[in-house]
Amino acid sequence: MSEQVEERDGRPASGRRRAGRQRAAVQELLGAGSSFRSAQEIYADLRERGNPIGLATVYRALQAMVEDGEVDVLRSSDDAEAVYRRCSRGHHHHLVCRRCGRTVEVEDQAVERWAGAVAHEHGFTDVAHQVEVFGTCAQCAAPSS
Amino acid sequence: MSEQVEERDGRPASGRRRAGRQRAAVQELLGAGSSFRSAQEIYADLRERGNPIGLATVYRALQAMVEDGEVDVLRSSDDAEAVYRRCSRGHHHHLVCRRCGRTVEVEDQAVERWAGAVAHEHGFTDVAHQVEVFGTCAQCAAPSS
DNA sequence: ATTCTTGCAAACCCTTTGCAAGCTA
DNA sequence: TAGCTTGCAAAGGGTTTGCAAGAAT
Repeated sequence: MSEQVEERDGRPASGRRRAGRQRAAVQELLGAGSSFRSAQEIYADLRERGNPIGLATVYRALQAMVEDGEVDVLRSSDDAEAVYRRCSRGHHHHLVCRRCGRTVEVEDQAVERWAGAVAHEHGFTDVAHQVEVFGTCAQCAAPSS
Repeated sequence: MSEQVEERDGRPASGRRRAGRQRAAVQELLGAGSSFRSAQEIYADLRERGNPIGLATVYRALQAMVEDGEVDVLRSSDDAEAVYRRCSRGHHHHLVCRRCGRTVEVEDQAVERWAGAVAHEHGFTDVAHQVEVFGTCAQCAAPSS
């Protein structure tokens, strides 16, 4: 369980994998909204829309997309399932509405510096960090929805 | 993890639940180090030390401790199992060594302000955030030793 | 035809729960 | 004895994998 990360071959961003109609469906569905979606939800969603996809395919598509950096994975602490969201490449953080799930990508050097400073202060190097900000968006906070 | 701490104690930390020798064992083991431990690891650890605890008991103990706010749970994105760590109450973040797992609790108003500002900027209210900083600690980074 | 993708179902893993037995007060 | 804790085994739920069938090149 405490094993170190296995080295995996660098994967050419895209063009290596044949697109596949079903994977495309997953991509499209994720691209549609900007909020979280669990694999199970995506599976159900696609089926309802008349696209009889297999659950395994959904997982495989998501897995591939994560590897390619197309989507982010997040595991809530209280929920058993992982949620995925479309996501631009590069380093950034998210501001998500805890009510409707809408997500805003945030990019700010301030946090980066902060993380670096804190780490350095304690003698840590090779710093990385993970930040998620939650809140209630203006729309959801509106008294009369 | 998020800062929306369930205020107020109200919980006679030790008057409600009868301690139980096994739960005590889990508490002690978690208290020993300041790094992550998965339930499975704790289970294996205790057994190796000659304490034939049951897996279910480990989970129940951890569950109770989480409820009492004695420990934090964290689910890594790439790992299937949740990890637990002893943790002081109140809002703070962690700086953890990706090599040895050592954890330093960090408390800094800067991030809090940053999170608030970013959220406000986008019309979000009732803000909470979750931050984890990873790095390699000085000891682990040392060339020889 | 070859290679990659898809689906189904079984396999896996972590976690939770039912229930009988063991302690503690 | 009453009430809580512990263990084992079985159940649950999400995710992954084996393998045969279906597309695309």
